[in-house]
Amino acid sequence: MRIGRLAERTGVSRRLLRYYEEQGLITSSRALNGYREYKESHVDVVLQIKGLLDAGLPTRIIQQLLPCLDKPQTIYVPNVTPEMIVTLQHEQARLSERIESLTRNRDAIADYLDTVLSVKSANTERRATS
Amino acid sequence: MRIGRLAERTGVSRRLLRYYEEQGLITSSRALNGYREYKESHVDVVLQIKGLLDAGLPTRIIQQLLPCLDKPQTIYVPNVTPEMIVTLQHEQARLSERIESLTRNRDAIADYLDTVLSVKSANTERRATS
DNA sequence: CTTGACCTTCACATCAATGTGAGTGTTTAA
DNA sequence: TTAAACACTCACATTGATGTGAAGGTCAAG
Repeated sequence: MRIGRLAERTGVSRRLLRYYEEQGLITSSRALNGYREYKESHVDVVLQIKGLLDAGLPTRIIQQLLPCLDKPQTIYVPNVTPEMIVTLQHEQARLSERIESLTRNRDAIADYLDTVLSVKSANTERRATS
Repeated sequence: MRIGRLAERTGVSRRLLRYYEEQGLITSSRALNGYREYKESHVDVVLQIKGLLDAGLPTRIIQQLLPCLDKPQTIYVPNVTPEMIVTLQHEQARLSERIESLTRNRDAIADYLDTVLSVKSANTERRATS
């Protein structure tokens, strides 16, 4: 698969795919003519990257994360440094905080919408029965 | 309260507080000498802004959100346009997506850490009993 | 009255994530 | 065989969230 197709299937621009590669998030093999060649599995990886970026993680963290999130997970974990574990634990905590904050705010919006919409429908009913 | 104190109490730099004001996220009154003056309630607002920004929302969305998230909520909702409602519903959906993505990834990290740590402890035990 | 700790504005710097376009080569299909 | 569509690299532009520093005003304490 070439870059255009991958872009099409992931909704990530060619430019960004090259950027991700530059940032070490994905790799590609090259055809004889120099064109990037991707495998089917790249689709999922790119979607995952997209999700993480969209969730607000910077590329340098994603870069550390990716090898760990890769399924199928090798049970035999070779080169995991203690610093890496600390980093992951730290990032896990940050994710939890983020999730909490987002959830709080989403719920607040939900409450607000509930209120607004119920008032609106009450008005509609009042108009209908007047 | 002046800007330095607010910065200190929220963990948000003076520079950013001014930036938030410039972006219309907060307001301040001015003392005779031109210094910004904040009320106690600004602490919570700033923390909320910080949370939303940290969650990846851009200031222009936060600006729309803030009046709605404001507690105590006026039950009497005056100037809420249909577009506003649509924006909020849209943003609510985006928040949910984000939350989902973050949760998925956090759990993946958790799984990974579990695996790694259990292998590590198994090794430790093995060493201890050999 | 001076020094230090505040505050002001203004402006330039940076970093990450993107867009855009130029200049050039390659593949595909009419 | 030529045009359209795609690829390549390189490079400059932009936007958003920040940092940093300059040049200057205010104020409290020694």
